Amino acid sequence: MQGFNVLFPFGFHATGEPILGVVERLKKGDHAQKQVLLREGISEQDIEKFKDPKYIVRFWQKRIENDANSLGLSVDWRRKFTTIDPVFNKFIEWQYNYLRKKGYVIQATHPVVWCPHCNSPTGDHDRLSGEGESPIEYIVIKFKMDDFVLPTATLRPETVFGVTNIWVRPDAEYVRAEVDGEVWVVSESAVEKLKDQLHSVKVKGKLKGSDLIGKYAKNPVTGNEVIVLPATFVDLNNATGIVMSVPAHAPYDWIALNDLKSSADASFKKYGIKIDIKPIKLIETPNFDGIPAEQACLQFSVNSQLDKEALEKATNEVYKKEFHLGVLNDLAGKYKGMQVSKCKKSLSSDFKSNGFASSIWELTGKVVCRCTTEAHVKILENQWFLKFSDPEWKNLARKCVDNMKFYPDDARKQFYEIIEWLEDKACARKSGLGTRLPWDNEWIVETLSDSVIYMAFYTISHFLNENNIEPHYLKDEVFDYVMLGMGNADKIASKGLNKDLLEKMRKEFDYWYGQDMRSSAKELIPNHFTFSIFHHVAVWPDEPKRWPKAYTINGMQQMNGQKMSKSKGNYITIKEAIEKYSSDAIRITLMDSTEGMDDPDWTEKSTLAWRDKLDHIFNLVKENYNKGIDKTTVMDEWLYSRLQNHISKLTQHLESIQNKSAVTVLHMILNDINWYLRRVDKPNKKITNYALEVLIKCLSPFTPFIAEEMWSQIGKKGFVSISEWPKADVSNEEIIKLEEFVKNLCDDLSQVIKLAGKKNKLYLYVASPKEFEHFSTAEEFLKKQFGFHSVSIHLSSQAVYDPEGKSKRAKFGKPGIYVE
RNA sequence: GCAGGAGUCGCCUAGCCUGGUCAAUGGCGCCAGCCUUAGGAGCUGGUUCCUUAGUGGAUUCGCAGGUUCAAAUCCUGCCUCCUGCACCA
Repeated sequence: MQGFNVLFPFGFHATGEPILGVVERLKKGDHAQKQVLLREGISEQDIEKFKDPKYIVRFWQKRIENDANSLGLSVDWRRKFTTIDPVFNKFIEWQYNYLRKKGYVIQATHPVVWCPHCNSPTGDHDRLSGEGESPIEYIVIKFKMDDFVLPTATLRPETVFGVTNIWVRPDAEYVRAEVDGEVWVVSESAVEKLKDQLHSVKVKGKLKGSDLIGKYAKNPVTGNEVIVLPATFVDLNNATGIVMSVPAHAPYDWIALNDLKSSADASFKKYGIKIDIKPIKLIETPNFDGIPAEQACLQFSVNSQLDKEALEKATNEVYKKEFHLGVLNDLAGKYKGMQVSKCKKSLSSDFKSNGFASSIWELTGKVVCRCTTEAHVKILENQWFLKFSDPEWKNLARKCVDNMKFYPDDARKQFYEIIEWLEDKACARKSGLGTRLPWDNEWIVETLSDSVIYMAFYTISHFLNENNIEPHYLKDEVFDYVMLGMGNADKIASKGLNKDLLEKMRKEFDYWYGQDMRSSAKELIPNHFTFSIFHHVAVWPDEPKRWPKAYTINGMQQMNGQKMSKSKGNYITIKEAIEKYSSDAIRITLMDSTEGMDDPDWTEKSTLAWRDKLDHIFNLVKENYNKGIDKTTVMDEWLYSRLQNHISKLTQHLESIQNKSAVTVLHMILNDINWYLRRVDKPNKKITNYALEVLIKCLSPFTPFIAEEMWSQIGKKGFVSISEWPKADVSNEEIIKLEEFVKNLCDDLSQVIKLAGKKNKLYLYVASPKEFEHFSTAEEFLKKQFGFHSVSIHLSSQAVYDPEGKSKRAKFGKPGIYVE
């Protein structure tokens, strides 16, 4: 309507596991899955066809297309495609070959939460329990004994300088195993973990924890010999099942030692060892003047190692304080004087490179896979990653954000933040639908990674569709040419893709790309939205005009104050909603619900109210168009002026995606037209028609169907949706002001009448000739409105009849009022 | 826990960046009146409290403080809610 060519395409993302999941569940005869399809109106017979993933894609594609059309979206369907179309796969292959050439796709080794039964990573949503738990690295300090190593696992390697002893579970069975060429003693459960974490592990034999007690092991860092002691708190399922004891800084160790000293552990007596161990303090923290672990145990009333809850709290307290505020003391050798938070990393890697330490990955909490198997951490080798950690790449992404517009702009901060913390991201999986990595066929490009520059594909997809281009003609050089302007069309042209078509595609791409606006929900900010920025700047680093220009970000649609969810049943399909309320009513209700990133709430009540209101507008147009007379009054100019202001506001709101504010302006247009019709004796035909036409045009983006109907009813040719958008003209602010006075007068009058009762005569005393002139135009209106027999207006300075001296109250904009 | 956002007069929302013109925008709902002697339609007014011939005043913008002549708007702390936290779409 503003004269721009607009490309509004629509495609279908089918990549990933969900579709295959449906197929698999149907094949297994899953009842719930069948019910979902039945509720969608699919017949029992047709459900059979859903065992073919391609059919599922086609089915929903059709359904969604129909929905989009019913909603009145003006989509260019010639360009549609799905992400499992072979031609699209060629595009993704090009994208990834290209990114790899640039060094943005790398191979790396990475810990993941792993289900040994399913033989695959266990994502958050794939878990029976343990949502949010993630891999964490324990440093394994290798304490040496005569013929084997005691690998103690710790999250606080810096405390190795204060180790006084080692803990094992006396009642437990441990195994002796050859790990990376050394003999380790570890818990049985550690064996599988180590195997999955790139260690070579060969089990040699077993031994009881009690066999180790009383023996000495050498601290590889300090060279001190420390004794092995029994403790019940040691968790065999955690890490190696062997723990180093730092009683000064670990409440668990401190209390366990205490338990032993007080001989609370009766079973210990049989070893006949004398405990003469003093905590060794190696971290100085302002909060703790004595032994930190002891202080924390007192503070949280820890009485024995059985007080798990209190111990957790105490441990947390010490860990946090010491991590942030603690400084290592003289005992820490070269790390003396360093803050714990600062030296932790370098200290760990030093220990590893010196051969003092290794590591084992654990989960931050128990995770159970949907298949009911307990998961552990596996280090996956040679996975393909997008190198989002690359500082140059991050810089380009920041530059893109600098130049973008965000609606609302609050989101911008978040984008910078995400770019900051984003690390390398796995971009391929071994299962699901999608595009195979061209250089490594086992891997399929993961779903968030094939949906980031696909918008560029829209610029040429209709050519591919219309000409039935076979995928094998879409070599990388073709996309290099079309998307990047590289190479020579003569040379690239082939039997299946001639030069003419190549040039057309390049031209079309060049004309349309980059995208002016992308719109989606706020939960996509940390992934899709940001990834899309990264990919654009990577593919077109020297062409900022191809980068995303604006993002519109909305909240999550709520329904009647609640999140829509299938399980709760509080959802409605687009099809159902349109049938029940009409497309227009739904559209304008959604536009009216909220703007910005808050969650908009859709209610049936407001939809019905809007439906009635649209009916009313329809009648208003029908009853008033072409009905006025030719005589003009000052009110014509008033209405014209008001409309100019509304047009300019409405346009501004729409341009900055403030839809709710825009709807508010619609209300105002409507109110003003109503006021005008009431205020004037006979409406002027020209201005009334103009106002109604403006109303229809302004309504058109919100409610296209009824707008087109009204447009045709008033005898216009063609579509209102492609008619010219009204342009705001100059407005007469003085008249607007003066008429505002009349409205205020009406308010005052109704007050006065309420208090004084109904009267027959009205006297007004106005302060200026301008007002006198304008109020005079309202005489008939005031009579009609309030039932006065006579209305007389005087300049306050020339009041001829003024029994209560009301003329003195006259102010500019506020006449003195006397009724009798 | 970390990061970002939000809490406004029955409900939903505007305003907050750039303090005063804010008892605070618009809609919905509700109440009264009008019209129509069919209306769930439409129109007009009201919708924190007190007071009043159109006025004046009191108390309000999550809670508690602070800055200022002046705060919904700025600052501090707290509470509550939303979103995301990665191999998942």
